[in-house]
Amino acid sequence: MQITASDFDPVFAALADHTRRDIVRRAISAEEGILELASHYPMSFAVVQKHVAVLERAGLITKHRVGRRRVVRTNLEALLIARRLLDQYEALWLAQIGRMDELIAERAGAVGTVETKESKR
Amino acid sequence: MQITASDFDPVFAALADHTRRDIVRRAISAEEGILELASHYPMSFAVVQKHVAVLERAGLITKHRVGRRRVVRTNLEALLIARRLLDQYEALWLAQIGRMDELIAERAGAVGTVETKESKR
DNA sequence: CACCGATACAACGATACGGTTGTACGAGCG
DNA sequence: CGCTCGTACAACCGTATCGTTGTATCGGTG
Repeated sequence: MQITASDFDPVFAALADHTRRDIVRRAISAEEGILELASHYPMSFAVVQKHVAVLERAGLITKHRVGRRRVVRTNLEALLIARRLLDQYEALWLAQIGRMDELIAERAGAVGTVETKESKR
Repeated sequence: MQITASDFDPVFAALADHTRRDIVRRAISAEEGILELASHYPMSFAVVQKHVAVLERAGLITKHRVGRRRVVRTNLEALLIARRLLDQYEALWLAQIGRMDELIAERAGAVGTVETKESKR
């Protein structure tokens, strides 16, 4: 399954806020309603509610009715999708290191032909 | 080196843009100046320059003089720092699953396909 | 049913962001 | 030495975001 590039935007944007990351962390192990969540932060209830909405739009959390509350639960899948992208970058990096090693190995053997076409403008 | 929570903000914020992620990807394997980078995107040079500045502030890339250009190179370390945070979340998740398994084992009877609705406080 | 606990949502202001164009500077090439 | 390539940076516009307060809604509990 291929994830389109633009899907990452809201996920990383959601993670780019300290408070929202903390909500994600809490919602992994706790079962808190929004009012309970808000009690942890020095901001109004409405702001926390908005942060939760951002996280929900990004797919990082889901809300579920429990009694009269709506408990917030983080969705690991979205976190893994983000991590997979970072893994891809790391793989690219390692592949690049591999290519560099090859180049060095080639030079060690044959000093003659230089294949690196560097455009010197 | 201690990483404070607020250090993640610029990293994730920088990764929250499609173009910037692509610059990161390119700068892993290529050695391009900003003008060359800009040629890949349907926006003005100045915007790409700003994107590069955002990435540089986040520590995701570095610039190095090569000839009259400044080539952009991605800094794997920053990517790994971001990934480590996601790993921590996953670890928390797994720990939580473990705790839930314990609970289910104690109850020994409920079918696990549905979410365990509990507590009405 | 009435009330209240918990959440949703709208309006508003300050600030940041993604994009534009235009100008200025520094350093190599000819 | 001068030109121009590559980059930096400022001013500006529209829109999104983070924060506020106030009001509406929905569902349980008494």
